[in-house]
Amino acid sequence: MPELALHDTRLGAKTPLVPRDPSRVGIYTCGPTVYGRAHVGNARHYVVFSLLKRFLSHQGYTVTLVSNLTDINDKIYAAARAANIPSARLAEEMSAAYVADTDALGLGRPDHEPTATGAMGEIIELITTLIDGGHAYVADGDVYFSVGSYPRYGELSHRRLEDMDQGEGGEGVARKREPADFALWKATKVGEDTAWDAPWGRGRPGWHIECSAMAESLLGMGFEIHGGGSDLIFPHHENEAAQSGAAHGGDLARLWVHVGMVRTAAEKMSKSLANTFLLHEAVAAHGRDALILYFVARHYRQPVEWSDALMAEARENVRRLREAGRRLHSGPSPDWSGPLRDRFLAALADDFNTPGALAMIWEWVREANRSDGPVGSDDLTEMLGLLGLENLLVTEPAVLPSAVDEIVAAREQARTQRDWAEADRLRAAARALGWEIRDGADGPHVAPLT
RNA sequence: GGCGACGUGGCGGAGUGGCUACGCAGCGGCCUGCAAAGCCGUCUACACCGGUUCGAGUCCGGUCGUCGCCUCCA
Repeated sequence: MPELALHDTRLGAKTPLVPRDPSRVGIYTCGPTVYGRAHVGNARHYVVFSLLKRFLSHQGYTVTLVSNLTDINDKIYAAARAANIPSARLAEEMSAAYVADTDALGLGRPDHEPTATGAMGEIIELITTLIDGGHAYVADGDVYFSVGSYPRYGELSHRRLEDMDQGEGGEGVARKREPADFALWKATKVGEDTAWDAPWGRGRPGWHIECSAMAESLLGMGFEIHGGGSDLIFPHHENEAAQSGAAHGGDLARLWVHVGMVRTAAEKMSKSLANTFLLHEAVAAHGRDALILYFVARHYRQPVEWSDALMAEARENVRRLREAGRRLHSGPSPDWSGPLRDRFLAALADDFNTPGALAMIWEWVREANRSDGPVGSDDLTEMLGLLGLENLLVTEPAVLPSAVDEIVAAREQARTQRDWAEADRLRAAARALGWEIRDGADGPHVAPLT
């Protein structure tokens, strides 16, 4: 398998991917809590890991991508109460909406999309293991993870317990032995309409334990890549790593990969800040092509600003790629393409540098555009496919409405008579119908306006 | 306060100790009846101050600024 490195949060450095089984890669990423529609920030995470899977598959790995949905959570209870519906129903509706919204990105689905409710047996089993091992304790029906029992706590997020603001508020403080201890299980409370039976009492799992349980059961300990948004590094991923590490020894995952935040007005986009731009709105406003290009045009770890100006630029780039696609024919690409393809793949292998890879596509397009005859599109199709944009080259044969056909014919008539005013008028008429007439040496070409 | 990351040309955005990133926008040109598309050329950069080096956006130290996390959050 080719060399491939990703930036690992724990080591703070680019780190080679060394799978347990040389031919297989397991990826677990933390998906959304389903109490509202997915926003653009959720979409970035989805796009990055979907495309990472594509690239790894392209490199010959058999990839299993797991992306969970958190369907038990305080926010869900609160939102359901506000909507006056059962929390389970809200979670189901929002899960379906999430699937529909991300389906619109056309990048396929993860191999598994587990939920907390679907993993209750594994969760209870893991908590039991932690209690038995002395890493967790029961307190009034709650179960807490004992951070002090796990010396490696803080290793992932590079923080020491004594450095942290310990705060004082928050539920469960009175029952915790140490302020940094966190809930594995929460005893059921009034206002919560779902609960499960467990050896230590009826209740529901804490946030972090579900991911440990699902990742372990679907991918096993020490799987290759654990991902998520950079806002999950602490406490979520730190706690996951601690739970699994304490229960079984060793590491939950080899590489921890974190995606930068989408921001608006230099502030993180998030549901709790109420500054979100919803994914389905973004797709409707700009198209999935522009949205994906917008994401791959920046490195996944960098924060990115969400703005109309940047989306307009992305749309222009989409237009340029489509335009280039019209000049190509399917078939092997010329000799000059090989080195560009190599550099494209090398960029992706180097910490999944999609903007570096995209630069190779632009060079490819320029080279193709300056070529005399039609150029074979195979390599470009392959490269765009790795960025989720292969559809840009699928130019459905333009079927001209007869009205446009007539306009073109009439305009040629006018042009032969050098009636430029009439010719311009007819071109404007075609444009009004959504078609652009471009005069070439070999006669007029008609292209749909994008 | 602690931890992590970042500061590149009008905008977006990669990268490497010495050689044009790339894209958008602008400007000039080619092509065109005029356009459009495309191509060619062009403008301009590496926050600030020191240090290492033959040579530093690229390494080291400091200053200033920005963001994320430390509480639910992709």
